[in-house]
Amino acid sequence: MAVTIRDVARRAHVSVATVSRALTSPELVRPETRTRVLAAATELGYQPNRAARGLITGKTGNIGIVVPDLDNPFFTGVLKAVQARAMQADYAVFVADSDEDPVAEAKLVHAMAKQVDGVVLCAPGLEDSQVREVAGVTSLVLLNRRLPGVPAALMDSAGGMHAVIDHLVALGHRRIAYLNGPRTSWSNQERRRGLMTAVAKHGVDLVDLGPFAPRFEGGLQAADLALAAATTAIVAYNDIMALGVLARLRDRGVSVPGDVSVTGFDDLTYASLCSPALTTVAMPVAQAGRTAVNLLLDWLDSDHTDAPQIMAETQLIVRGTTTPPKR
Amino acid sequence: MAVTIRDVARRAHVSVATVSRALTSPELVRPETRTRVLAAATELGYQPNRAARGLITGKTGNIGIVVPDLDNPFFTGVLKAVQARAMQADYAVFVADSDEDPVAEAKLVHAMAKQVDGVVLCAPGLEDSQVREVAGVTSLVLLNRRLPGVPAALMDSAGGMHAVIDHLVALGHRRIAYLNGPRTSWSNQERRRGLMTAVAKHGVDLVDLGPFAPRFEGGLQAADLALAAATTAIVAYNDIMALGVLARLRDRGVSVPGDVSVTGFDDLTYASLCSPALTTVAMPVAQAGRTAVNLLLDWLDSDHTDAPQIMAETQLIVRGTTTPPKR
DNA sequence: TTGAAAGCGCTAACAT
DNA sequence: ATGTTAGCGCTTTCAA
Repeated sequence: MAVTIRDVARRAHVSVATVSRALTSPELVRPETRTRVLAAATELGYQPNRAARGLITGKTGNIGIVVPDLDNPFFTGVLKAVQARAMQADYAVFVADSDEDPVAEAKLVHAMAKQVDGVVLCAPGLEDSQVREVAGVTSLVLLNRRLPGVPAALMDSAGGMHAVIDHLVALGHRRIAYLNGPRTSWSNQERRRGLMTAVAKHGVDLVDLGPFAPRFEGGLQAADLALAAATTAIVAYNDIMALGVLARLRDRGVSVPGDVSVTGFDDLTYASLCSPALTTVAMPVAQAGRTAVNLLLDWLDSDHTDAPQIMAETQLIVRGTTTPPKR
Repeated sequence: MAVTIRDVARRAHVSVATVSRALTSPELVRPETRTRVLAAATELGYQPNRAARGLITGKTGNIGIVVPDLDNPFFTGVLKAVQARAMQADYAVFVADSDEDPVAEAKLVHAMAKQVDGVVLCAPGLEDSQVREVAGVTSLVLLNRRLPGVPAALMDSAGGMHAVIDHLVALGHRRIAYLNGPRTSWSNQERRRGLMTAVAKHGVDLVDLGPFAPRFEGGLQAADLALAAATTAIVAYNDIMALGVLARLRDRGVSVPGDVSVTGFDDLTYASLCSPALTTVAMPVAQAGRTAVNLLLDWLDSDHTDAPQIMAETQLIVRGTTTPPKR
């Protein structure tokens, strides 16, 4: 077995209680004693057993994160930031992948509950009521989902989509197609909301297509429909769909941005690597991830009266797939 | 506080020991009693406290995984499989990101050690001796790294690279450039090993360039050098570099695959989405991830006499960037 | 400022 | 087949 607090106590010629105090409440022990204890601890390579500590303090020093898909760079971006911020705060992180299954999401949170102080639930597909239920079993912070009473780290996709339309309109586009992602997803609803506001403001024509699968194939399928609608610009739900659109357009001999402008959403790595490079909206995944952890940590020692929802700004990245329409 | 084993015991009119047995060793308790206990447990929504259990059994029911970069789809692919397989076996998983820092790798494993039954260490940058040291603190399984005495899940990159050369030679290429990744990385060494074997076998000319940064920019830089060397094919260390090569070649008006063939390695999503689609080698990340967990679980109840190293096969994916050379 | 002792939730002897 | 009891490693009263 590993080295325990008792080994340290023996070596430092003090009681286990003193060792414990030296480690967790330094002010309660004489500096001299403290140094002796610390020395003994490092000499033995002592690492407190967090499970044992948690048993008594009721805090585990762990947080959990549940994501819909670990193959999606959007969520791993969040994960990376969550893990980094958590480590900084001396928390370890559990991950779980729900595989886009709402039922699994709830199950996973339940399973984690006993081992963590709280969990970050990313873009859940759960109904509001189920999210509430889950928020009852452990401290919850939502990412990209809004629910009164539950803290949330949000990204302003509506604003990003608004910027996309502003951009296209400024270029002179007057008839624009939007390729919807999954109707029920919060992301699509938000993006659509920003779109609608902007479209109404500018008084331009919107051709609302879909929903399509938020994948390359969805883009392939959508491209032909958008073309048939004779719009000068195509706004895709996300980058992957946009890449599908680009591919199909190329196959049909339609030039981008010559004949039609195309935009994506997310700013995945390869949006900048394809040619022409894709005009898109960058999501502040890292910032949102950090914020989520901060919210969780704050929530843990708050009286739970107000649940903040913090919005991180998106950013329009103008690249090569948008120009003024031909006239 | 949550519901404990005592609450269940009281409700089922038995002792805590019986509850414990009913849950963990059903055969030791009368079926009738067992049902009563189980009923009480579900009614109360009882979930055993794993930390408390671990304190006495010495097993945590957790495993850890340490990766160099959570933004790299290669590692998140592994992670996804690891988490899926672990969950299946009723293990929860801790993740940590070392940010490509060998020192951090070692630290992270140490930090996790107390909370896990073992850890999967992915493609560590650590020296052999340091990996050994780390293997002493907890049960370790290596991914894409070979070290006698330590179980490992490997991917046959050497074989994959060999297949690349076979393919190019079959097309008629006789003078090939290899763009090295980081010299010290196990991956580059393995890929290079396969390359050398194949090159020697076929007796073709190899122009060995680099090392380059395994990024898009590295590819941009490498492209000009490869062109100057007048080879008919360019074999990149990985897909991202290959995409950089493609971009630079296009800028210089060099046609792919017309003027020169290009191959990547890894089969990232966008390798199939760019145009022409990239000929590359698919890494069996999911399989290796599952294998790593299996090895770890086996290792935990083995006598540690033999440490298996299991190799998963890579696969050459022929797409649009390779054709016979111009003559 | 320090030590002795109780106990967190659970399992594993040891009894019965 | 079931109950009693002693810890697992740690923190936290309570006393000294």
